[in-house]
Amino acid sequence: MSELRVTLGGDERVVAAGATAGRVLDDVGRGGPRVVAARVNGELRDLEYAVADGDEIEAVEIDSKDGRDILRHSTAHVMAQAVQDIYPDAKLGIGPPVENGFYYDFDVAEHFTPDDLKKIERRMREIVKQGQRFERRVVSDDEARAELSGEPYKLELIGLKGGGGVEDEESVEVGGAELTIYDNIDAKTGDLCWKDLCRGPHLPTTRNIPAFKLMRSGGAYWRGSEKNPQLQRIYGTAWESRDKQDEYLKMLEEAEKRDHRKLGAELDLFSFPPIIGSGLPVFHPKGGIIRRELENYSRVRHEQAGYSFVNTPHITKGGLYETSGHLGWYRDGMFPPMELEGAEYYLKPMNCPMHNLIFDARGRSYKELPLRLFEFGTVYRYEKSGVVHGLTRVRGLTQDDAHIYCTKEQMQDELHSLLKFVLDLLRDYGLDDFYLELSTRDPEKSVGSDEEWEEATEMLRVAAENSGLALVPDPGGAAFYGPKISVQARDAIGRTWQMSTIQVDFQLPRLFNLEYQAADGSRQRPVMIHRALFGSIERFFGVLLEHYAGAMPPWLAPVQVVGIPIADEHIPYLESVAEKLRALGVRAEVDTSSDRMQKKIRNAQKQKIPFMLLAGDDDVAKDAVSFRYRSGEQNNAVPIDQATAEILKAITTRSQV
RNA sequence: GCCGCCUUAGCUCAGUCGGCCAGAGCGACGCACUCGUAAUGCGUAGGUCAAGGGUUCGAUUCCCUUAGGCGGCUCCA
Repeated sequence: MSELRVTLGGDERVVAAGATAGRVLDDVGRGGPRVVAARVNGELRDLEYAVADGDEIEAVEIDSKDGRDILRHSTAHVMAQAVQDIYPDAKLGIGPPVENGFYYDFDVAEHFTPDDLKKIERRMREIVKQGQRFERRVVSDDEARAELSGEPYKLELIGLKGGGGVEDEESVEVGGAELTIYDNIDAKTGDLCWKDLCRGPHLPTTRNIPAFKLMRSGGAYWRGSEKNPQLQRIYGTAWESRDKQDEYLKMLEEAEKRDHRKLGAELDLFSFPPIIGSGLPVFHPKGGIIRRELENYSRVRHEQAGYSFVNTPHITKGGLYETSGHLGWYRDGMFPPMELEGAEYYLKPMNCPMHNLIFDARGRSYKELPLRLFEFGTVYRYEKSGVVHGLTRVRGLTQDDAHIYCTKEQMQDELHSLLKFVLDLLRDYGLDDFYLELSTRDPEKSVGSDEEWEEATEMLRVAAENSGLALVPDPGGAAFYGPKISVQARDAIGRTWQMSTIQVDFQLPRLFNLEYQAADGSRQRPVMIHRALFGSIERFFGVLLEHYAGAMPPWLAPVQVVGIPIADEHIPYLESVAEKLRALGVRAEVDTSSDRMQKKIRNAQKQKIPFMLLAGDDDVAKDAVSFRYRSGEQNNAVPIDQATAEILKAITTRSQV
């Protein structure tokens, strides 16, 4: 006897065979989660897909990753239909789901304005209300070409089918084994309202879209290449419920509030004077304190971990980067050279070649390895004008850069302890939610032999797996000289940032002809590991600011304690308290302005100062202070000794996890 | 770099469909107030309306160029 097995929400049930997945799932899932598609024998299908006895059917629920993709992709179709209703001349690009939403590209004469988006959104709501059915239809190449003859971009995609070179985003249209077209059918009249080349699957009807919103528009190159014409892209978001969407929109609002560019100005930390130039920040005194604390702690930890500190110049003759190969690969990313005494001098875009010269300054023994050279190295990169962004993408930056020279035998251990060191240190700065990415070779942009790459990649993989963290592959993402692991951290509101990178390099030691003398007297080539924890201090600074929404942990806060007198007569008392705290290394100030006490509290809150110490007659009489924390909590009349101990403890505690 | 949008006081923003002295709030400064947990009151200063060029009797307003910013794309050693 044959049977049909259906899984839904982890439960497996055996049911009588039905004609379509849709009907079977409807029986199983009645009253339960909303099922939007089926996975039949592991393959995503529309609900209508016919199933056979013996098939395994897994319900795809709307709040799953696949479910949301289907919802969003369906919403993208609705948007494209709306756009073509309003702009009949618009040609379709592609319209895949993306994280948190979807987009669709259009070739249109005019650019979309915010008002246009509103118009399109209104039309979309009509289509949703209409409840058009998504109907799948298999077509031959020729049929597809005939039906989509007015869509040049779709025709190009049809031509790519089977020929390879189809990108991820494009595969939602032509990634299946056969070409399919989805028709949107008016449920009442049966009229064809719209159609699109698409792999599917889709929601049963447009009415199954619970919540969506168009977000913004912008230019985007066709098929992601700057050599191609630009299309107009519209981004939208779509969710399985109104609540989920509101939650997402609220997160975006929160992200905007904690934008480091905004906080940098509000908290007087740094600025970008236009007269200096794009992407070149200056740090103000308060930003300088945070930066110094970040660096100081890093320095101490690196010293403990056996790093040697070096310093190298900011400019160099071009020969250095010819030797390293960087001039060949990245000339466009470097500031143009200046001519001096018949030589071309470049601003330093990276530190590694200079560190190699330090390694090579004298004969090296195997006894010195691993040799770990560390530098807060300031480098200059000529980032394209359109990519400069706050502190996270600048043209002048300081890397916490180190290069580790070791033997091949030492490398695995070194990678293992290095990764642990990196993660421990990131945790001390308050980040604790990580995963790793393993970037592997791009054959067109790399040097070195297959064996070397494989060996290096394998060692990184082992080190990554030993960490116990999730490992995500990033094929082709490596630098030209070797594979890398990058540590991705999730911040307080769930966004991920690329933090540290660890790269293995067999190439530069060869290009610089680096050698050490082994125990047997032979000359051997060391392996090189590049690693930066902060990446750039500027970027790390920005990420931490956003992570903490400006409320830096006490050890990093520019002002740790502010004294707030109830009345002016209490200023001398608080000054003496602050003086004692300063003597103990606390960054303490007293607000002696003519503002009222309430206003001083407001100001201190806005500056996100961790500890406000209030003092009035009661406190003075008891030789005490009253705490107000930036959370708003209070603790009144705390004896001075106790208050001091509490503050000292807080400012010496790193965010240990 | 490409597409689009933006730039008015230290900050956030009004305003001028091309026309007499360009406004507000916050901030800064001054004076008064001396106050118990997120904005005391009054007053003063502060702007070649991003820069340069053009159109015009007249430009902060319209056009062009440049710089800087924002949102995308591409890029990120």
